Amino acid sequence: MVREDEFVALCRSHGLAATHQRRVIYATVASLHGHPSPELIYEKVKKKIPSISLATVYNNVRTFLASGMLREVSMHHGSLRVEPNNHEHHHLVCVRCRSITDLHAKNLGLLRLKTQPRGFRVTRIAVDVLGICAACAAKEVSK
Amino acid sequence: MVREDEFVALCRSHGLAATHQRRVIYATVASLHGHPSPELIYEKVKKKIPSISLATVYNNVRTFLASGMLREVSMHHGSLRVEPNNHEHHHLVCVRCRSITDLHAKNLGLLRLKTQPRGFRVTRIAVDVLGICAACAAKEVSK
DNA sequence: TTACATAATGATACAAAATATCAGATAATA
DNA sequence: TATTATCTGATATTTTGTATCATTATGTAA
Repeated sequence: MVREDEFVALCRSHGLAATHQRRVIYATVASLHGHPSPELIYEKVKKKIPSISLATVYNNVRTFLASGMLREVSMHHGSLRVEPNNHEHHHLVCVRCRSITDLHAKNLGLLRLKTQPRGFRVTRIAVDVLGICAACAAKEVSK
Repeated sequence: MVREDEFVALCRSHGLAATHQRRVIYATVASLHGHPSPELIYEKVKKKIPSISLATVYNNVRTFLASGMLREVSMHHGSLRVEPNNHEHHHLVCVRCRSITDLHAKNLGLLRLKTQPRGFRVTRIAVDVLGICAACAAKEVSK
């Protein structure tokens, strides 16, 4: 379990109120050692706080993502996005507006696994270069 | 526009019936030169085939993904997945069951951009190693 | 080319995932 | 402690995606 005083300091440093719900949600994600969805987090947290609302879990997961206390496993574009299966390339993804731009594979240094993961047959390596796009950077300056 | 005979051959090689709807959907994705969602594809296709159903677009996008004629921009886990923002690591993602496993960063060769993308402030590089996990490979053999 | 079996389409209902709203409760701070 | 700002939880709504199934179109073989 996350220590009370540590959690208060963590929230403080991110400008967040240190509520009981937040502590339990955060501790639950930490304890799961996996890649839980908000629904799963909700199920687990409900055992500690039966009255908690799914909306609160969603709110706080979003808050934690925004503050960097949690991060997304892979960038989630809201809805499915597809592309022609043509040339090998990767993507620049803006963490603010979620816009996606192609990045030619040759712009990335040699990409290979040092050791093959046991029992996993690799078919492709997809790289997301995350950051802030020019448009979002411009908005930030103007604030 | 994708040529009729080419498209027929492409479908044939994937064991798919070459319907008019499929041709228009496929051509639309190719013409967009981006990373469209099924909703956007639907909007565009509807201009050519006003009677088309959203379900048909979804069906065929899924069919094209399964056959490899299209691919997903980034693996989509159905719902948002989060993790503690702790140590640097990447992910093994099974393209069949969508399970996610951590992959220590040191198992991946040096990862860097040869040229910084103009106007894009990079904050992190996330790598998804895509493939078939052991459980799914086992299922496949037993078929 | 026609006939037939198979597969795809489109309308619709449904389910899942996520967001918005807002009154009341709780936490931060002075 | 009192006051203000923020958060919570209930609920409604939106968005995204899937299931069902009668009708229609496609592929194949005679």
